[in-house]
Order: sequence, then C-alpha cells, then structure tokens
Amino acid sequence: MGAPKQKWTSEEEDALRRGVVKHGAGKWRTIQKDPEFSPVLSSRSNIDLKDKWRNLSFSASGLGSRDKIRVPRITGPSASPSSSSLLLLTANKVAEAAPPADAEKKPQDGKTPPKYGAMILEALSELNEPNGSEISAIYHFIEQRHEVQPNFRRLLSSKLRRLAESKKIEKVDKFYRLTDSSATRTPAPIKASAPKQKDISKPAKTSKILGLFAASSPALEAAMTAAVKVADAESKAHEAHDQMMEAERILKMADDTQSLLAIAAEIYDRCTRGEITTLNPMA
DNA sequence: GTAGGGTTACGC
DNA sequence: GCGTAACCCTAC
Repeated sequence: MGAPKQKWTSEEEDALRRGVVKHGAGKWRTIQKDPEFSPVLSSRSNIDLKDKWRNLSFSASGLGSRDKIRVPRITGPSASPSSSSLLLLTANKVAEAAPPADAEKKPQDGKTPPKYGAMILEALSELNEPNGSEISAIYHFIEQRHEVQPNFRRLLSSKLRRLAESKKIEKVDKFYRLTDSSATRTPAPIKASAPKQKDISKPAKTSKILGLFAASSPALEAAMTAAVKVADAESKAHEAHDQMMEAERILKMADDTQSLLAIAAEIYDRCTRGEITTLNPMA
C-alpha cells in the first residue's frame, strides 16, 4: 500500500547489528536513538529495527536469502560489547556454521522440500472442524507432524492467504476451512498420516498395503511417506504409554513404601513404649 | 515500547 | 507459484 518499500542498506543493517551487540536485542528505541547509529537509522522506526532483526534472525537460523551474510540471534548485551571485529567474527562463525547458500536450499538428507500447501490441506482435512480451524491450530498440527522451518509460522499465514485466494480453502473470519471442492478432492493424499482418535491398528496395515504398490505416482509416494510417519508416531505413542505405565508403577511402589514406613514407625513407637506388638499377616 | 501475527510487494 | 522482506496492526 501507498509508500514504496524502503530496502535496508548494508550500512543500516550493519548499524542495527552493532546496535544489538551494544544494547541487546529488544532495545530498539535505545539503538535507534543511540548517537552512534541514529544518523544511519534516522529513517527507521524502532518497529522497523525489530522487524528487520526478526528477518535477520530467521535467515540466520538456517535458511534465508542467497547473497548476504547473516548474523545469528544475539541474546542480549551479554554478548560482550561493541567492537566491530566481534561482529565480523560472528559473521564468520555463521559462515562456518551454516551451510553455503546453495547447500541450504536443498535438505541434505535428500528429502524433497516441504510442500506447505499439501500440509495445510492435510491439516484442515484432519482437523475437520465445522467452522474451520484457526491458524494457530493449523500451525500446531503441521508442526507436530512435519519438520518445519523456524519461520514457518510466518510462511503459514502467507500460504493460507494464497490458498484462500485460489479458492482451495476458504477463510471465515479467523478460521480457515476446506472448500467443498477441496474437501472432496483432498481426502486421500496424506490421509494415512492421521492417527486421530481412531483405532490405531489401521495405519500399519495401510503401510503394508501401500508397500504392495510401486511408488509410481507422487501421490502414492506421499501416502507411503505419510504411512511411515504414522507408524513412527505410533511406536512413539506406545513408548510414551509404556513410560507412563512405568511411572505409575514407580509411584505405586513409592506409595507402598510410604505405608510400610508408617507401619514400621508405629511398631517402633509401640516398642519404645514397652507395648507388645504382634503382626497379623492376614490383616 | 516491544513482541508477535497479519498483509503486501517483490524477486526468483 | 513460492519464499522472503518490508510494512502494518494489535495486544500486552
């Protein structure tokens, strides 16, 4: 709207970084007013600084744009003050720690890049809420089932809007839901990844059946991947269940021990008072 | 004043 | 079409 976008210059970025090193992230007003940086940042508001730093931080955390050195999140002024050599050092460290730009574009483990559209459609069809799902619900659903990028939360809103524009989903107030056409069209692809509350004996079967087919189509491949993930989730659920049982067992033992201790204390008490105490095992 | 979510414009 | 940067809005 209105005013054209004002791209950040490298001087401004640098001033921001130095400001964060000096005052700490979150002190945007202070940084902006600091005479050392204010000449450069005069056209930026504290909000701008915050937004820019957010972008830089997202980028530094493993993704982001192609041609710039990114700086990692610096938590507070503790990152020992001033000195631009420190900054350079930090930038160098990032360059070392983070893979080169083209390497980070493709996940190293050979996975295909995330298909957010499919994930969202999956989420909506699984959540299956009559009035639609809130963005946070969609986010949590996807986050639980898929590896997502740190900036996924922001991508999601953008993605949802586009899906709504293309009528693949519809937006009602703050809620998103599948359109009729999508609802009838989307049931299957990632469907297998839906343990929900239904009987969990199914998915393992599903993956077996899917195994009978060659992964000849992307949809099938996706379904198979999803089935594997479900199986994985299942085993984790079982593991969690086992651990719960174990915890309960230990709690019970602790309970019993406490009772025994109480009994022993009472017996000891009586003995010290010279009382004769008999134990009746059948009590 | 700041954080975080949402929106829009831009470049690939 | 997609991801990202910059901007906007709102709650705290």
